[in-house]
Amino acid sequence: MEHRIDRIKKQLHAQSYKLTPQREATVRVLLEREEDHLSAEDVYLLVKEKAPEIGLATVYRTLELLSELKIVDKINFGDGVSRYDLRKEGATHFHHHLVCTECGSVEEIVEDLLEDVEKLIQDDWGFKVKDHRLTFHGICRQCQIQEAVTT
Amino acid sequence: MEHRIDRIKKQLHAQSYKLTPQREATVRVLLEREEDHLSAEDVYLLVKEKAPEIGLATVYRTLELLSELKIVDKINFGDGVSRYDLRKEGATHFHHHLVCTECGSVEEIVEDLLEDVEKLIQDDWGFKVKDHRLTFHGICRQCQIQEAVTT
DNA sequence: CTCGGTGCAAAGCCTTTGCATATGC
DNA sequence: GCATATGCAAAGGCTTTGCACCGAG
Repeated sequence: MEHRIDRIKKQLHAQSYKLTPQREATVRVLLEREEDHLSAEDVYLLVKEKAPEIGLATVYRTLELLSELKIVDKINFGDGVSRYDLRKEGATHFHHHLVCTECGSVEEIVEDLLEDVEKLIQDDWGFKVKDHRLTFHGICRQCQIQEAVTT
Repeated sequence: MEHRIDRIKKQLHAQSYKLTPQREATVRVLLEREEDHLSAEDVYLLVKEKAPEIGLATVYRTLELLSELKIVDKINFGDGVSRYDLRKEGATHFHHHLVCTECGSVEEIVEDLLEDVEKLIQDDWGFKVKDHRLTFHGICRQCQIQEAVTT
């Protein structure tokens, strides 16, 4: 974990930004809750536990900054709230998501899966792909089991 | 076009909703601008041209309704505005988008492309896919040409 | 007459911004 | 000391809601 903080610190310094205590606290929360897809408000509340004096605006500004530096990805599942997701170390692509329409759970898929499709897009549409967002909506394994039991 | 209006009328009636003049005007705008990705405000302004008395709230309510009935898809390209896109007739899947980060243009891809990937998701993750959202971010053909010229 | 639909304005959210203060180099 | 970063509160932008009125069956 310290290693990753260090890396981020360097990334910030490279653009002459500072890793202030508030920013570090925010990054730590993101690291601890890497599997989740926290909203700005979620992050704020969690950071507040360790650094009660932090303001919501700072969290927004920090998340915006991290987003610009491609350290986190800003995603939107259509519920009107932005969520922030730490990029996997060394990942060139954004990972995909499985959103369950029954229980709202979000699963991550790290595998690329889109290599062939991207090649097609480049070749057939002449569109130079830089990044992508792929989300599947459906019913997760758990809810399928539930359904089978209840029915 | 009248044919499609009729179909939508039936879909509404089937759920005991009415195709009021306001709703019809809204649907007509969506049909006329099928290639675009209009925001609620865009739709509102266009509808207002033919039916000046309409209110923005009604447009929102209509779009919400059409969205629930799966007649339109609500999408979000991350700019904080919802956009509304008519489903292609008989389409079971949402189509994909190529968003150019240079000029902001949005191209549509009707081809499925994800059959194999969806099969994998079902088989390997046990997730029953109902729908998907796929957006590529990158540089469109036009902007690539521009770049080549300017450089 | 009844109930869904509409228009308007007000309220609600999430997010951004202005500004004075505090902090790090 | 100076520029950057922060906190707070206010402002902003998009969307939803409350409420009285309207209109079709």
